[in-house]
Amino acid sequence: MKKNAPLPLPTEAELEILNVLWSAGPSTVREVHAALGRDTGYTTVLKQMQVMAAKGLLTRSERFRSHVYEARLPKQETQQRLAGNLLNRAFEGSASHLVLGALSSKPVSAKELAEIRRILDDFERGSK
Amino acid sequence: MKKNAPLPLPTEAELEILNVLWSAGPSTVREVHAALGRDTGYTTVLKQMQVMAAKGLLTRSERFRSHVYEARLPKQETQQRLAGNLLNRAFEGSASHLVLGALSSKPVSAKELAEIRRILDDFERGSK
DNA sequence: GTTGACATACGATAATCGTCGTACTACTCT
DNA sequence: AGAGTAGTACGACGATTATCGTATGTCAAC
Repeated sequence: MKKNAPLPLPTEAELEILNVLWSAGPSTVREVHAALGRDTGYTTVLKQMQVMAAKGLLTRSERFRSHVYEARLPKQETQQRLAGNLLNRAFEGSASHLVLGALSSKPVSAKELAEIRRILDDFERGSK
Repeated sequence: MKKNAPLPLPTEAELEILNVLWSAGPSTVREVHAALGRDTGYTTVLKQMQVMAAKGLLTRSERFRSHVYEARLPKQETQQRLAGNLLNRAFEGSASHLVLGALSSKPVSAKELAEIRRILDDFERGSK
């Protein structure tokens, strides 16, 4: 069952589930279903999480009478993969273009801008 | 036929086609098919471009015996929409996290970092 | 031990995506 | 006129996504 395929990137709906798990930690389907405001049925979320576990996006463990799911990759790593993917697909690998796109897409606070500068400092120092 | 739905974001394969059109300008299917190194059939690309035209991603005009397609939205605007989408879906709207993800996803040259600083300067000046 | 309540498992569906094969149309050359 | 040649149109298929309905299992308590 487990093709040794590279972990796929999460889809839209899968990402919502991951966000819940990253913020709440290991959870049952019921908990995730409740946390998503989404008005989709319980079994829908169950099925999605089963599929995600099959894909390797989630790990599953028994507890009590139910299963507890957990994100397989940490949030940051997944974000990195998603950003890198978009970078290649839509920005020809140019980080500066991506940054321009992101900043143009909506107003960004001065605090955010300062934070970005701090990140740049870190990278310049680190890459030296 | 033309639901007044908001323009959808391009999929992976659609983005490849858009990239060709952005760089080469209005083109025929044959030209796009040639420009994509991809070893998919001619009719595959044709069909994709027909679908994209139906979605509103491309515009089409007759010329000679064939059709000439053109990207409906400029590259920058599409990039902005894609970046904004990822920002919301995966980074809770935090531009700085997206930047961190992008920079971590692969090595970035000093020139790129400087370029990003320049962009930040522009935004700070502009938003003041 | 039968009845809920709650959990998972198992299909089934409709939509979308990427991919073609095949059919049709029209111009061009002999 | 007939045969290529180059183009589009149409419909199909397999895979994946998002969504459920229904079946099945199990514990808990009357």
